[in-house]
Amino acid sequence: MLSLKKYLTEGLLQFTILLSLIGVRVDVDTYLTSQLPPLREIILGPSSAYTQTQFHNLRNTLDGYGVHPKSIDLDNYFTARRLLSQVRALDRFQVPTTEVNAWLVHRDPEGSVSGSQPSSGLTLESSSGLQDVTGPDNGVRESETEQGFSEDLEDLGAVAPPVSGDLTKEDIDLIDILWRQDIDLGAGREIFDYSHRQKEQDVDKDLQDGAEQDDTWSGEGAEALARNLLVDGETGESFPAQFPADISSITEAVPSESEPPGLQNNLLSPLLTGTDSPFDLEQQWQDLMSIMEMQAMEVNTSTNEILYSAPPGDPLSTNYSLAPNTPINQNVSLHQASLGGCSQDFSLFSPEVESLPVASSSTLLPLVPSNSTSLNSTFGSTNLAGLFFPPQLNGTANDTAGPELPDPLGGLLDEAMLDEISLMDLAIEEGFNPVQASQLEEEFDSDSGLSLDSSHSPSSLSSSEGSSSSSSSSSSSSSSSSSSSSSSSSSSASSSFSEEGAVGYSSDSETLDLEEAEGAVGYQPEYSKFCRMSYQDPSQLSCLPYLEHVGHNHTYNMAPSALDSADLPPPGALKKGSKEKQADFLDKQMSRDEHRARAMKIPFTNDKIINLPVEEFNELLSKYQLSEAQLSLIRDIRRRGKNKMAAQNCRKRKLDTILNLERDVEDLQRDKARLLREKVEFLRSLRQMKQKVQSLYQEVFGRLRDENGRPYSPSQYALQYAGDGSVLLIPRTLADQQARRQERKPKDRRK
DNA sequence: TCGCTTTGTCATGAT
DNA sequence: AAATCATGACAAAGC
Repeated sequence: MLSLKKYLTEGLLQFTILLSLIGVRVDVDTYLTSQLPPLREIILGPSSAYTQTQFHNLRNTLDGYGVHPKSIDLDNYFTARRLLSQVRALDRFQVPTTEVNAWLVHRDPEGSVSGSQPSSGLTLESSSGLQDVTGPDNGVRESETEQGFSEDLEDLGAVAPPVSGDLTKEDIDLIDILWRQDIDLGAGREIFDYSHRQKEQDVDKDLQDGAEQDDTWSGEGAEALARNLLVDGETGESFPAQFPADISSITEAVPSESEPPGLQNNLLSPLLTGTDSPFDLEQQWQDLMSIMEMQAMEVNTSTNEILYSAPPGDPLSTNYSLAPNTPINQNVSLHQASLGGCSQDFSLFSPEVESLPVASSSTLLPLVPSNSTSLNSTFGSTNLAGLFFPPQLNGTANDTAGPELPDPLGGLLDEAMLDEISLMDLAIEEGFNPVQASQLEEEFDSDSGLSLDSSHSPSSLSSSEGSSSSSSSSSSSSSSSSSSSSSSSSSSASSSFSEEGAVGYSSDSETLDLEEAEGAVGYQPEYSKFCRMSYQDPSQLSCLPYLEHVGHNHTYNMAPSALDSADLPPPGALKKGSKEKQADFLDKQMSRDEHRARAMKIPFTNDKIINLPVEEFNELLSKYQLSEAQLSLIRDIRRRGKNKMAAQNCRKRKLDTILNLERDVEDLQRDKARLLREKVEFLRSLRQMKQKVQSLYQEVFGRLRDENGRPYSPSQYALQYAGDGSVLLIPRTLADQQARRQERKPKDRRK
């Protein structure tokens, strides 16, 4: 796999790119087995839904989909895998081997289009034109000569009305500015995105190569070359349009291909372009808007009229009569197509039917129900005619146009889009940036140990113990790191500690011994401030970890020695009067209880009083002959000391709780953003599939011939998916009826 | 001086 | 039951 990938990426890929540069499109994916990931993904990485997990580094992974070594996000990883599998599953119904894409053939030889297509003879068959066509989004607009055609292409993507080929650079810039403004206003329209598409074109071409190749119709692809597609700029619906391209060569090769363009439209989604980045909110928004517009316009009669309106010559009418002499297309297994009144039971691609003519046409094999299950699950028994051949088509054929057929996909998308709109709006309102979300994601993935790291506790413990500046025993080793934060904390921190050795809460025996020897009592209430100061600093949460474990060791107190070293003047400067000053400082530093203890001449430190276990504490008391007042004070000191620590712990817990809640909120926001991205991706995939189904429908329908070898009129017949995966050719009237039924069902359900 | 934050303390209830 | 812990409330201190 690795070798193959390497080969692909370094060999075929380069070759493909090279060919693309000279205008020749090669469908490399076609030569790859389905087991291999789409070339597009190999080259450009997985779809945007997965890129967030940093799968770009595919070469480092076994199968091309691995986990980024530096940001292992299993959740996203598996999510990405799941999504990938889902998307691929959805793709299965698509015809992997065939797709009629011959747009390049139609290109005006003059076409300066990106310098490609040196000659119309590209004939490199179907593959040649695929990419360009497939990428309506791609900005094929560059060439003026091609403009007429490029419009069509772009319209395919429901992108936007074609931009005038006469646009000057200023115009383009202006359009771009206006477009951006619209984007800012929430009116994402690709309409104005001229320059943008130009930029993306190259990339999109490559992407589409990979994406479309699965869909290309092998061999037969040339048929589509003769077709000219127009897509409504807003709806994204493709529609046939006559164009003057010279398709003689194609028609010769495939006589039946001279059919009207209307039947076989290349409906590749503009979204197929793999350039879409999950973080490209703008692009997503554009896609969203395009989908919305497409959905909205699918019901738009006027659009359909335009789409299917035919010139006086009525291509449609001629479409089905153009090839009277053309032999029945053997590729289409419509042996029963002559059944004008065929019921639903009639299945074009039912298993039994498949065994017959279908076998002869490899191009139709992909439609075999084996893959149709997924399609059925999505479309159900859908009247494809309603989907792809709006009633207006009938009008063009001078037939009475029936009521508009509901678009199951449209309905599906409608709901999804509504949700999406709301979600996107919400996301936008909240100013939530997917990029930021991903960043947060990384951050939180890495700082999960916020309150778990207790490694600091020991050091802080020792540091807090060394409260006495003069005492060389315990405080000398106080961490220097704490000095930086503590030195600047408070004025009180600058106070020096006298030899009396006021100590903070500590159970350290060493310190206790020292204190006992010196008769020093009390603790440093100010210590906690230092820790808190840094603790409050979001960027310095290092203090937090051991705060969790404050428990009985009170390590949150910063090392007083650190303060000493930072604030105390050089030893030599304190020679005279230093002791007095230190004594003053000490008095100030001592807590009330310490003062009381000293006043009462308590023979041991407050630290011991507070921190010793009950048994030891009682034992200690028993060693001394203490008065009631002393005992009472000692008990109060112990009580207050413990309560003090408890209060500190309580406050820390509160703060931790708040922080955790804050993190949870951010996590939820991150998940929300991720889900939004996924949804956008699914919608995008859905639109792609819809368009592909549409193209397939048109392809199949266009090949159908009755017993006389004549094509069926789309105004009279329609293809319909049956529940079992088969495809039926039924009269339009019947299809309309069924469409109405289906239209009612969802409504009933909602009720 | 006022407002805010931090900290210590008390009271109370829970463990 | 005593000791300890947790926490709300209050006030003092500091900024």
